[in-house]
Amino acid sequence: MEQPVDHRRGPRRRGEVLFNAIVEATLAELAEVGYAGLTMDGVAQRARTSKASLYRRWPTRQDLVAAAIQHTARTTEPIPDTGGLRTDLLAALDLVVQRLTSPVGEAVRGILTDTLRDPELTRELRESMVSGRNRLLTQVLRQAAERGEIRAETITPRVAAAGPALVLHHFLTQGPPMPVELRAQIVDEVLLPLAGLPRVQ
Amino acid sequence: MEQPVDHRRGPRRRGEVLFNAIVEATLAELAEVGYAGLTMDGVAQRARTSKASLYRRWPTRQDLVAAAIQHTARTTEPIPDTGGLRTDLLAALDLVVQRLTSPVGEAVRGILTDTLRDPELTRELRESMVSGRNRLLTQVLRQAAERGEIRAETITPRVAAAGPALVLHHFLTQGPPMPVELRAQIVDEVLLPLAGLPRVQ
Amino acid sequence: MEQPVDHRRGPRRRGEVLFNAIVEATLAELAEVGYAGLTMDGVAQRARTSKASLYRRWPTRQDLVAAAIQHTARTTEPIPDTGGLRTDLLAALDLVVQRLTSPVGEAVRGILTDTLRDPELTRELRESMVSGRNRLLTQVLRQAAERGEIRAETITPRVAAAGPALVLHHFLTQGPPMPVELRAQIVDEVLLPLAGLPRVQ
Amino acid sequence: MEQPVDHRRGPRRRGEVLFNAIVEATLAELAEVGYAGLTMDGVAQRARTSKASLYRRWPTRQDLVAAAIQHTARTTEPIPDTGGLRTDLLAALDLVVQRLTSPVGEAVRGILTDTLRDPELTRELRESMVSGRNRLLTQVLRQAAERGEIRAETITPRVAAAGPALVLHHFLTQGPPMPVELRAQIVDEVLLPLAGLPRVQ
DNA sequence: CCTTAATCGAGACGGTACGTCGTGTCTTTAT
DNA sequence: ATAAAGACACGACGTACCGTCTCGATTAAGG
Repeated sequence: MEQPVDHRRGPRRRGEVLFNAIVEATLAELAEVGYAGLTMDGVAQRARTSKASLYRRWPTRQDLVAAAIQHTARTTEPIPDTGGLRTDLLAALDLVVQRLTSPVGEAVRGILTDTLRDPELTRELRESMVSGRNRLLTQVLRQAAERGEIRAETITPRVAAAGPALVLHHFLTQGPPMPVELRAQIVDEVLLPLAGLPRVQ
Repeated sequence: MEQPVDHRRGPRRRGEVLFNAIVEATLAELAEVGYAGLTMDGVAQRARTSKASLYRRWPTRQDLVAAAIQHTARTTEPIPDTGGLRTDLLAALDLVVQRLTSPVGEAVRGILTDTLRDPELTRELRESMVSGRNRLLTQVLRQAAERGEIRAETITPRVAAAGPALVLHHFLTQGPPMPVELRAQIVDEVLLPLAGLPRVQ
Repeated sequence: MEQPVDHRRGPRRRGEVLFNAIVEATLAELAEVGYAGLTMDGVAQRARTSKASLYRRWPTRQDLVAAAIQHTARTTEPIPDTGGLRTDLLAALDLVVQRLTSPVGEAVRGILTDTLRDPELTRELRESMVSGRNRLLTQVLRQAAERGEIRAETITPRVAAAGPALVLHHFLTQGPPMPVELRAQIVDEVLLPLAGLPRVQ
Repeated sequence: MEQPVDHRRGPRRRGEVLFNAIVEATLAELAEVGYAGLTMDGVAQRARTSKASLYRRWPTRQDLVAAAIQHTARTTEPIPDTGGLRTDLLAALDLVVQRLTSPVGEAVRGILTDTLRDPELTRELRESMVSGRNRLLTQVLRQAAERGEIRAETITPRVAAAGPALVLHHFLTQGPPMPVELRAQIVDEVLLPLAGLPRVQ
């Protein structure tokens, strides 16, 4: 793809530059071979660095992938505000779907199981994965409450988590792609009723 | 655990006997080292058989684990029937939690990511994992409809899937153990409202 | 050099065949990159086998090289018998020089230092390196005694070792090649006088 | 051993002071882990300096060890002069043995093989290793010639080299320690006869 | 005395080899 | 024919060391 540059002599990448190069190589590997096929060797080779530089930053493969996930999580998506709760929810779920369909999604799905034995890492990842989605959904519901569409008491963490949880559940059990009508079903049969609105058929 | 019997000479197992021995060894390994730590070598050694005998039956590690999962799925749990929907739902979710906490749960969680790239295996596993739970929840809801507690129209596949999906979601993002009050929250804040019943505070 | 044959499937070498292939690859590597440049990876690659197959037989690099040395030591050279002690000694030293100049010599010189910390291996190697040469020299001297050239009492282990020791000493301190006149000097100035014969100028 | 002094800030060594610190650290490492276990990292760490400071002075590990050897070679031992050739020779060989038993000996034995591919370094080392010993033996023999014990014609470079060569040969093939009776055998069976004296039994 | 250049210390970097482990295939021997 | 055992070829693991580099700190020397 690129000409082989020997970074041993000459401009040697360090610090943040190298960090970013590795993270991007990780995402590229995830897209190409998936989470299960990801190897430290492969990432190092693609990033034109050494395994030592990887292990100096991340003790395990999971930590590396977690860093890649968090790296992409920085770019905060704008909260959907279409003027109606239903379309807002559809747009919000679409953001979740898009994220799960990207290389990051591959990583998210892959790491969910590997890390369960490491509570520390689990908690760390939850922050960048779950809470972001929860904030998204909660905000959408609050906008609807301010508009008078729903009552504020219906907004609970459990309700906010339901939408993304169902989307993730579909991805884990059925895999991509996610049919569009399914997204509508989740909104109409679950989320809107939970918000206290009459069901749409 | 058992006395070491050299199956090279003497009573050599084959057919179903050997099949079961391997499956049970797989479950034992899952309980001991988890899905990530499971190896074909380890299973073969624990089952006192050879890797060839494993690969003759299951081409991949995932197939082996899938077989172990399906093996335990045979024992059909009785549908909870306590006389009320709320307690039925709590009991049903408890069954799901129990399953996820067992060695099988370790396998289920582990295999979810590995298999996404193999649609064939994904579909196969879905049958033994998801549909079982869906049938459980759907049955509980039907009992309530027959009792007149809820209206039959509220029962949709999406609603039936919501409970187990939220439980699984918690396991994947928070890990065990599952607090009991969380189960109650799922029932009271999500499932009962979805069934058309007023929320319990 | 040769077409890459994937030995994973197809005729897979085992036992003695594989053993010999590895030993010969080791000698080839010694000839090409020397003892210091010898790597297990390199040998495995040249022999088209795996590192595991190497380590299964020889726990250390030294053991592998030792095996290569001993493998070539099997071919017993005939004892020189030219009819005169002086020419016999010259021929005997020539054999020593030839051995030290060959790939085996590279190995012998290289392993001498690495193994000193392992008394077990040291003793083992001594047998195939030193004793062979001692036997050679002792035999040559005995032939001379039988011919009446020298007295039998002059033959001691110390005297028999002197010749090869001086040759090795030159190799270690000066390196190859070994000038022919030097061999003559060793014979005329050291070995013959030690055997009780008048010095030749 | 010593209190950890951070030389980054505070009294920073350079020039000869640093040179000596590194050489001494090299000798200490040789004594502790041997030549094979010697690493540039280890020496730098022990000397509390950086690898760059090492490589600025010595391009290779061999050069570093060679410098350490030569550093200790400065202290010229007095030539033995006991009044008799035999005791002088025993004392001279004892000096050789002592040198080979010290950390320097470990270095000498180790470097003999590594450097054979670098003729330049080989020649350089020969000066500090071999010629010193040769001068020692030659001087002892000359003293005996002046005393009338032996004839001057028997003194040749080859004869002078024989003693140390046999001692080194034993160290390389048998390893330490060197039995005292062996030293006597070398003197009585080899060196004295070579000097033209009757053999001692 | 102050600047300036050289040197030092620490350690990151790209790379290679280490010795181990697991994979999936195969050969061998025994039932 | 199939079972048990394990050798085999391969590749990834995580570590150690190599020799090079960057960086800031600290000296010594000259103006």
